[in-house]
Amino acid sequence: MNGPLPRNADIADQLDLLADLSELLGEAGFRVLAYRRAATRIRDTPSSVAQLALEGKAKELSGIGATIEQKIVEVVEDGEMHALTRRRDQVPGDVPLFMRLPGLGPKTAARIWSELGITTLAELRAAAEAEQLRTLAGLGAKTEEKVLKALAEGMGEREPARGLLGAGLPVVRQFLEELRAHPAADRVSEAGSIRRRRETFRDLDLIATASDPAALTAHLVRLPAVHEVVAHGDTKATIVTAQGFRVDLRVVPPESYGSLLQHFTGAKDHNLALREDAVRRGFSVSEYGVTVVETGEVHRFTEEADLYAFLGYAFIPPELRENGGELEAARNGSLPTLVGVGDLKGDLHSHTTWSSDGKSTMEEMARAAIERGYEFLAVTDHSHYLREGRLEQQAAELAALSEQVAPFRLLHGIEANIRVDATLDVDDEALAGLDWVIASVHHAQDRNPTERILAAMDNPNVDAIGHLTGRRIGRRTGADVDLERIVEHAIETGTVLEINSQPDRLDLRDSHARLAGEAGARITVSTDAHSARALGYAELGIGQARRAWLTKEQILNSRPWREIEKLRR
DNA sequence: GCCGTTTTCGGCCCGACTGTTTTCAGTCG
Repeated sequence: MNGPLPRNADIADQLDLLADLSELLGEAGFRVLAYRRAATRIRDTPSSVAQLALEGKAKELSGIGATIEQKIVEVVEDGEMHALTRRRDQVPGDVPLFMRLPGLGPKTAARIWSELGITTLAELRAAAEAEQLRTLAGLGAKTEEKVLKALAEGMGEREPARGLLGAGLPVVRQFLEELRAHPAADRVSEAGSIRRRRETFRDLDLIATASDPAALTAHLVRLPAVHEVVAHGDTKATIVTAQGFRVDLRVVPPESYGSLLQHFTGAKDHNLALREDAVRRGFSVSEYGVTVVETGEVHRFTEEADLYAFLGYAFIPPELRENGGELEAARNGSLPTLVGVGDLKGDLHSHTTWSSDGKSTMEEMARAAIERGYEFLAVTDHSHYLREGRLEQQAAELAALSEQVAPFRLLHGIEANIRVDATLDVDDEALAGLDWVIASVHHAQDRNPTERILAAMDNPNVDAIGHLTGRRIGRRTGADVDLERIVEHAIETGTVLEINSQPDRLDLRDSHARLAGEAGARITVSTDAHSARALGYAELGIGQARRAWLTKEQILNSRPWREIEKLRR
């Protein structure tokens, strides 16, 4: 076997497909569940699972045993899992896609295939139009209608799109404000993946209690931001906004608010693990309360914290609820105190109009940073725009402005480019005179990214590596870097790794940042702001940092500049 | 398939909704 190892995402995709195919073939449900759990675990693992499997250490990941480890080795050595190859031969191409359509699960999809001989999405559409699906017992006109509607919208052919956290959060806040303003509203909260600050979302979940639930759902569907009402009942409503975001509101009884908020915040795997653990200890947990199995006694919780406490856990911040070890830590008292957006003392990555894509002047950026309560701001324009004396001109402007804004500290920095040959596009002499130097890969990110980044770290003038993988969420996967070597070298050289807070970057991603933090690397939460307003993206980066279990002490720019200066290499 | 403060065997979350049904299986979150 030559060439690069398969990516974790590729292995996870194969296991998910194996799960789908196994389900269609009617295999044991718990094996299917195991494949899916393993796929999730592999996606969330920061280091190369292929490498771990070759070393016989993938088994140490929970949810992965000897059998699945062997399947991963097969992917490395033979390019595909044998179990997957066999099932691919048995199930015609489009049949797994049937399951993406609403109302069609594995059982129904399998019957459409085996009893009607339908194997493509085109045939499925034709059969629905010809009213042939209803010849199957249990299927009727409604099902045909839903299938046709979904096919017309392109479901089945592509994965449903996910929105960016940075786009969804302001929308959620707007709805929260408008719902809270209604007289019937009591408590209103965000829930779901947006509350966990996951980088993308499928829909925006809201939970509320109300003196008059029906009045609150009626209020929601009449708000100006509502483009389409999908469902509207007395306690539940679903709407779609003009930008295409789906918003779900559930109004719940106040005595179970804590349980329900916990349930609808998820993640699914967190709730599953919580409930399995509860079953082992004689409790049955549902969204309405906790039942003591032996006595049948039901405990209800108005507060989430009380629910966790009853089950013997410290309160688990939503960002940690991904079944990534948080339950164990909450039981033995080792949960970290997570960094908060208020802990930041400044921003170490920003752009001004000195970069042609910068929207705000240096002064506007400085004023915005002061407005946020910051003590410092590093101006780190792109090296490309600072040639032929412009770096010196910028230094002069910065010095003059610094006097006006003192004691606020304006730092002169740069974002240098790591070239394909691993050299930087700014000479060392110029770099040495600056307060803060970021080195970033901007071009040809797939050509030796790891070696280029390691080489940049060897330059003593480099303080930090910007947006490590160069990914653009939903558009570009990002470089397949050797994270462990990079983190190790960052620690050896004292180079800082950045969590870039741009909504479509969030790079380091959560799992990468967690590994970096556990290893002891220094991390910044920086915005890479190209406008004064974009300094507010810090909350997205903080969300990512919290998902990575990071504390204030681990985030370099939670310290005053004089301390950071001393820690500089 | 995985996993273990009762277990290396025998478990594996819980409830609501939907469509098609005379009592529920399948789907969904």
